[in-house]
Amino acid sequence: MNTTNGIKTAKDFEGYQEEATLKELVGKNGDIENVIEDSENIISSNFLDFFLNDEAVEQADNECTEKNLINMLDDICSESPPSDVSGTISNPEVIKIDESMLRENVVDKENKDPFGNGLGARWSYNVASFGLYPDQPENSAIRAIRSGEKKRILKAKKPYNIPAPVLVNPDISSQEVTHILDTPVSGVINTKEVMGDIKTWMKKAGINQTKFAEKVLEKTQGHFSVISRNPTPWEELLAPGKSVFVRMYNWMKLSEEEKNKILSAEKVSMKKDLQEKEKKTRFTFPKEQMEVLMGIYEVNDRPGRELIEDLAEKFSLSSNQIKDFFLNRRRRAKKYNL
DNA sequence: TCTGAGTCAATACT
DNA sequence: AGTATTGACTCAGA
Repeated sequence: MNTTNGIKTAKDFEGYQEEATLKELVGKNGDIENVIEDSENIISSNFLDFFLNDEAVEQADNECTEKNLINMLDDICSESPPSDVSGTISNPEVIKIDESMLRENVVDKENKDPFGNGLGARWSYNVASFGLYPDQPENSAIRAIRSGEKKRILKAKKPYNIPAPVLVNPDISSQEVTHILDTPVSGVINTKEVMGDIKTWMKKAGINQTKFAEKVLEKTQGHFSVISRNPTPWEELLAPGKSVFVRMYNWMKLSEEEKNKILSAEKVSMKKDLQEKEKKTRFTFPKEQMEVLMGIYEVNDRPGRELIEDLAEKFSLSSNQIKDFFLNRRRRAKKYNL
């Protein structure tokens, strides 16, 4: 699993990670394909049950109202752990599965791994241990939810260069470079094709993402990585998004010599080494919070103010953090068709 | 004031 | 070391 936020990548579906464990469980005569299929059914049906108790579902008849979700949140946050548990937590290397769960396609949702995350793969944000595992160690992130503990955001100082590139190569001025790369393109750019060309060229030229993104696009490596994975169609891009592809399109028109000039041009930071900026640490939702957020997202990807406030309070986070979660989630789910 | 798109930039993952 | 992920910030538009 290479993500914690439910965005699944190809590897999540390959089944490679849990295969060994499953094979051990079912034995060499077991049909691993069926086991995996069964387990996925278990997971998808029971996951939501946890978030919508039967009564609520009957009453609301699939209508997942904010009220229901808020009540559910209250239940979850006040629930004490049951005593009989066979599940285990997050480390995919040590997944344990109750074999009967797999064979009978039934889970005792009272006290068995209700998300089926014992299998690890279906929900990439791993095991749901919220209020379920009495053996949870004292320092479990569960406590962050129950006791309203807030994850501390530590700050540190670190030299920081503001990316304000200035080309100093005498042969080619920054204006010229900008002019060449930002020359508007008439018509439509095939973004996928351009990205494919760029990646091919990068490989051949031995240029990595960081260098290309910073020197040519004046963007960050991370951003390049994102847009390269699944290029947005030209018509759907806004002006800033288009300009990045214009640069790549124009880049491919340059001769290797011109490219090299630009790539080898030194960059100077405008504000020099005076820069010392606070380095933030990136907050990460504890997995239990992620479970709840994703559970809610599954039934309501657009929570209203009340739910958001409620979540923020229970998680001891700001409502902006909750809002951002759903915002980013919706956007990325749409982007990657999840 | 709320959203989505574009990004940044820390940091998780390979 | 290079790439992917993702919380949060910025800007426009409604």
